Amino acid sequence: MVPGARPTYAVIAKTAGVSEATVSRVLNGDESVHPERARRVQEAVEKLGYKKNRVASALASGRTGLIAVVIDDDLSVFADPFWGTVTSGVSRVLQENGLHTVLMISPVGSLEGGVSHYLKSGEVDGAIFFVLHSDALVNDLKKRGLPLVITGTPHSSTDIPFVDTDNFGGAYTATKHLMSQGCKKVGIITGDIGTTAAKQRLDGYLQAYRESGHLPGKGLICEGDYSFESGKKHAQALLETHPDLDGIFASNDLMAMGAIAVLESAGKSVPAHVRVVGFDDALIAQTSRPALTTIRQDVVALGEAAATLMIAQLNGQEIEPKILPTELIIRESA
Amino acid sequence: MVPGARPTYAVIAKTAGVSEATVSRVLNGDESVHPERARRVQEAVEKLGYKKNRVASALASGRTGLIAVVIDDDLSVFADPFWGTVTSGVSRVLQENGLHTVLMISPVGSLEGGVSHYLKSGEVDGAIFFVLHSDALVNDLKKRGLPLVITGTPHSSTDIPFVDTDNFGGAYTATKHLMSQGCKKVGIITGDIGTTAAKQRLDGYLQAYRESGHLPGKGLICEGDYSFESGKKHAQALLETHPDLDGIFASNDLMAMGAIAVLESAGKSVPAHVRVVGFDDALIAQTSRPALTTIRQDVVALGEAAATLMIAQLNGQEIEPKILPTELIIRESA
DNA sequence: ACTACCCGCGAAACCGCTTTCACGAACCTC
DNA sequence: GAGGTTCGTGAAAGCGGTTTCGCGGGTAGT
Repeated sequence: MVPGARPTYAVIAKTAGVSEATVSRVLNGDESVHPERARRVQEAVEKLGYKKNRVASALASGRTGLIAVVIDDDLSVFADPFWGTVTSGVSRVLQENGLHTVLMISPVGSLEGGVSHYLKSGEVDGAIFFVLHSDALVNDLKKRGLPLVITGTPHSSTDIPFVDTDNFGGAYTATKHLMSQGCKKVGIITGDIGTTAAKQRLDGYLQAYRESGHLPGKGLICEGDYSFESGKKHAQALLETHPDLDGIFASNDLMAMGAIAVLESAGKSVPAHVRVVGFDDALIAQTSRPALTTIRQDVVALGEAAATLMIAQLNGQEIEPKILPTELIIRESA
Repeated sequence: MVPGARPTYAVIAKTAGVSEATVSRVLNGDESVHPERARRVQEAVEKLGYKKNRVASALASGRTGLIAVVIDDDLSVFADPFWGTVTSGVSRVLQENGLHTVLMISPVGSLEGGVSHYLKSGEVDGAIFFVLHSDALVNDLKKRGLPLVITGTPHSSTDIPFVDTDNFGGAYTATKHLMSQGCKKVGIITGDIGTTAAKQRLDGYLQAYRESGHLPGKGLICEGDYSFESGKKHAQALLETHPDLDGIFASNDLMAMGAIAVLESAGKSVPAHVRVVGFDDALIAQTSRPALTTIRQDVVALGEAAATLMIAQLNGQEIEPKILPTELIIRESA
């Protein structure tokens, strides 16, 4: 045997004085092997520093030990620490379970190309989707029996398991908080309304408004796109149409900061004249001046939950969608 | 044949009327096959929608088509969009070359565990390292012949190819800029000095100082750790020891923002009293008030360069380290 | 016309692990 | 004690490609 070469079952089997089949059984936790022989195999493994060749194992068993993390959007990853953070949560949990994370970043709309092929070709054991712009591919994959988890709420109602933050509840709490601070006229700057999260946050805002006995006047609802610039733009518009505006709920922290920038340069002090609440509790929420009151979502936990759901699914367990709670973080802006 | 099952070489070979060996040759671009038969194979592939099974291919050829991206630090990914952005650059380039990205996030110090095993076991064709805290593992892997690329400059001098931003040049430019604006007493808040990038940025600062004919007084050099809090802490210290301080170069934007927060609450206006320059041109540099003057590094390009170096290496090409240029972005803070 | 090559191609071994199947021994059951 | 189980085990057949090896025929050289 060449010195550098890694040992195979053949060597382990010979050293332990058993057959390769038995080695396989021991290494895969088959209980039916006699303890004594199992011990001998373990010893041989130790002694030779054996490590299973996952590729060969994958070919024979059909399980690759690889889970794809599919991001249907390059931009979000570039601009936003959010998905990186989710991914690290996913990766940690998968790694603890002997699985590996294959990253697939696919520009919007090009999902049908190589990525789709790869997923369909059985070279991953499952796929976790981030930022889904359409349910078409996942429904197709679902039909083919690939274990799937969606991060965020799907557009249509499918029976594909998903994990999400309680967007509705968070937005509701944020709006209620503003009102409890005395705000009478609260505007909202929504996220990209093509995403379900943005819709849910809008719904939470509306619900809080309804419960207050009023309805948000027309023009209080602005459709942003999660960017700093859109926060600025819509805050400007709100100021012009509603001089008596005294609260803004922005669907993420970045837009909240854009809004604050505009407010302050228009001579409106935050929170004295206008109170502002964001969403996410991103890093910038803490470093902003005034520090941003916001709705915290536990992003790492989101990733961990997605991975956990995937693992449960691989184990054939029953699973159901998981909605993670949010928390109101009160700082200076409201 | 079961309807859902994917075709194999056997089917392609039969349909095209050639042997499996020929199918393999055609699919791997072997020129020696007669054009006519090659065409027949191509047609069969088209007709049957054949997709090569990468696992089987990997087992037989020893090439998995997988490149590991190893992050020797969970925290950086959690807190900082930087690595997510680099990763997306890596991933894009790899994907274009038919390779896939396997993410391995490993808490500092635990690199010797599962991750190390995985890398040594030949289940990836190469590895790209981010945030290296020690050169031990990479040197070991290098010896075993695994193609490697390091993002950032290694600690010791190895012949492992790396890509990095021009930290020295960027810091030099930043400091020069402050001086050209009339700053006489410029402090620096460095990053974690255990990282080579932080050291190089300090060197750039020192070089600029030397060229000005002065030397930075003792106490002007503060060792931070890239966090917002450390920016605050060291700015505070600088103010106390040097009331006549008129410039700060912070080794990243986050610390620069911490410094600005402290300066302004101490009644020092930025840039009127103290000018501040950061490093990175992160998102927060644009949204900060005053907007941050900083050194931009092209983070996506860094990832792309790393992947490109990896691919060149896999192709057996000669490669050498690549240093990416930086750019001074002048905004309001200096 | 005869040996020497070269070229295109198929047969078959091989990559290293998983899993089915069947066999012998031990254990029951009536 | 015959027939039926159960249990642990090894032989061997895959999994789906890649690659070596050698064959047959065509070309070239003399």
